[in-house]
Amino acid sequence: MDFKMKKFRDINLKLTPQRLAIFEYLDDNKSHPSAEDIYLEIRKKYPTISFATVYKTLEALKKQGLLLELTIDPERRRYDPGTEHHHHLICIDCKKIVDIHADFRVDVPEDAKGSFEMLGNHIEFYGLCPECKKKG
Amino acid sequence: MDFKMKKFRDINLKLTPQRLAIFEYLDDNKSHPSAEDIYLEIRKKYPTISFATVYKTLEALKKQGLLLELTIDPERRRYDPGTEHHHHLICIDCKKIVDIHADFRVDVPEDAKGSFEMLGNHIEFYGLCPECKKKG
DNA sequence: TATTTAAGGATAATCATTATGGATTTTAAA
DNA sequence: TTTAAAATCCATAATGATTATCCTTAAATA
Repeated sequence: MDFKMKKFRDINLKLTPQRLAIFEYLDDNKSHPSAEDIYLEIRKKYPTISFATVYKTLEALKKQGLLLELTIDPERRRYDPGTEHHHHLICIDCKKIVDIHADFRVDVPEDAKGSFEMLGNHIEFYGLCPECKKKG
Repeated sequence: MDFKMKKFRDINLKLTPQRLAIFEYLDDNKSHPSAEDIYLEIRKKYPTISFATVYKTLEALKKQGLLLELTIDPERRRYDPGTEHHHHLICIDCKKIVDIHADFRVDVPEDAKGSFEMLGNHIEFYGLCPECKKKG
């Protein structure tokens, strides 16, 4: 976290208590929270924080490449502080998201990609988590 | 298309001109249109059609498995009448989406998936399309 | 500590999507 | 055909997530 604080300063972002709280909450967070999840959590400590602050902080983190915005839950955006390349498994029922750290060979055949310049990939796995499977 | 019309009847959906127009537009459509794209197109022929009708028709098609709802463009939902399993390549600039029909082995290691019941997967490739690459 | 400059917070605006409800059209049956 | 029942249409309002605005306040730095 110290490491990240430094990065903040380096990039001309002011360090405020609200940002630090968001930062701490996200650090090592594997729950892929939505903006609302973050807002509700931080509000416990800073009851006057507004959604605007949350969104603006997320935007800043994204710009620095410290945060990934996931487009996997159709209902809302999810945020992932994970930094190395990985994939996701989502429960189609409760929408829980789990990281998948594994290396897959997924090279698009030349004829399929045309003259696209390929930059990256992301695999979404769909399934039922143990809890939801139990419920039926 | 006849084939799909039959399906419509089979499933107790009334055939209306608006629905037929949406249907025709989607048939063999590889452009992954948004609801607005569809609305704007159909409006040329049926100037009074409303967004509600578009969304309800899309919903009906989804329920029958004739249409896939893509959560790949963070700004809006895209629709894909493609029926067999395939993946997508999206231009990070213009958001164009291209189908990738290829078979990838992407089996999640046992330890990574826990006791999830795996149901499917979808690979998103990111890149720059030829047009956007040219523009820089 | 003073000055500059960005951030915070309240709130309004926007945009995609969903819900509502009365008028209209389709379907199916007489 | 004619008609009754049911589903659809469309206009519009409601919702919910995200973004923009604007004024006040706080952080950085000399």
